[in-house]
Amino acid sequence: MPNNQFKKGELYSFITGKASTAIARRLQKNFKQANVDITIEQWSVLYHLWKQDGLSQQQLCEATFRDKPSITRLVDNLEKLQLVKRVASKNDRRINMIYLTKEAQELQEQTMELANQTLNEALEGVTNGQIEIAKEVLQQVYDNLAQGNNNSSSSPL
Amino acid sequence: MPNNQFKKGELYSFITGKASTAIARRLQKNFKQANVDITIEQWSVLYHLWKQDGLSQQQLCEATFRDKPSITRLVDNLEKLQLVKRVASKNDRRINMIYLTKEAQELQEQTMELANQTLNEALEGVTNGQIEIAKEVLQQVYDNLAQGNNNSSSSPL
DNA sequence: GGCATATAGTTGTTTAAGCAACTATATAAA
DNA sequence: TTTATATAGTTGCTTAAACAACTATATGCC
Repeated sequence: MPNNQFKKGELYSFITGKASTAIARRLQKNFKQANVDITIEQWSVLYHLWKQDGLSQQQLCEATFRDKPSITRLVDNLEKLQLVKRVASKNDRRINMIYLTKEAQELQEQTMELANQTLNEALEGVTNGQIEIAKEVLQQVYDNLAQGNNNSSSSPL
Repeated sequence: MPNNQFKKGELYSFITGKASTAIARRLQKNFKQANVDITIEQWSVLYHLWKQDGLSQQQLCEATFRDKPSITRLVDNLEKLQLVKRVASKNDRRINMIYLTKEAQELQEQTMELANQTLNEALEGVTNGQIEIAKEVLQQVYDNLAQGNNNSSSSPL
């Protein structure tokens, strides 16, 4: 038990996530200024498809730490915007493979640039060493809590 | 410019806020198990009223980093649950002062205990030194981005 | 083959975020 | 006092999160 004596009230920001909210808002604002008309949540799905196109909705759930209904509706909205298309898997007809459209592929460079710019604004005055430690802490928190957290109504445990 | 050469892609979690999402989900789960039937967002409003009762909605906006419509609706829902009441200010009739009810006062001890327990689960294996640095980073990020971010449609800058 | 169970995805409902537009009150300027 | 402006809060609308309940397909076992 290395740390059950920290000042608990001060850690409130870990729960409210003010910093990540602020980053998300700023990124949304930067998208808007650049006339990129997608939400941060939609962008986060595209982000994983840019890394690897043709993921199933289930894989997108795991990648984006969202549950299945959330991904269903994000994919619904991305389809309406003609940024992705669902393709039923030949091998397993339960599975929808999600593919980027040409329009979505063209968004990658611009929006990644905006994301990097946003992170630079956010991390102004923070050293690389501090960033490394913050990342480790956030990863540890995530690992500590990420058991059976995804996928509403599926995992029985 | 101390840090424009970090590995940008890896910082994705700063935007998505996986860790704070995970903490919020776990706290909600812990509330549910203890039969505490409020949302984390409602709790975050009560949290500030426990520190100081009788805040205006505007003060709650600033304290919780939410915009005015969000606080209007959270207070609406807290009023429906009979946890707070709106009292018009005598000096300035534009202002609603928000006061805790007896029921809400009785929730403080139990839910703060659940919040501390949740933070202990989340921070298992993280040292106090690491926590301090992570807090500094998150605070700096917040400070870097928190200009005119609150209060939709009011602040012109 | 037939049945139980697991997996992939969808739909319904409630709560909340974010933004624009709005009302009402207060303050400052003329 | 009238007018302009700022502040406090509300309402409408769209998007999304969380959870439960559901459908459809696949897999394993008999």
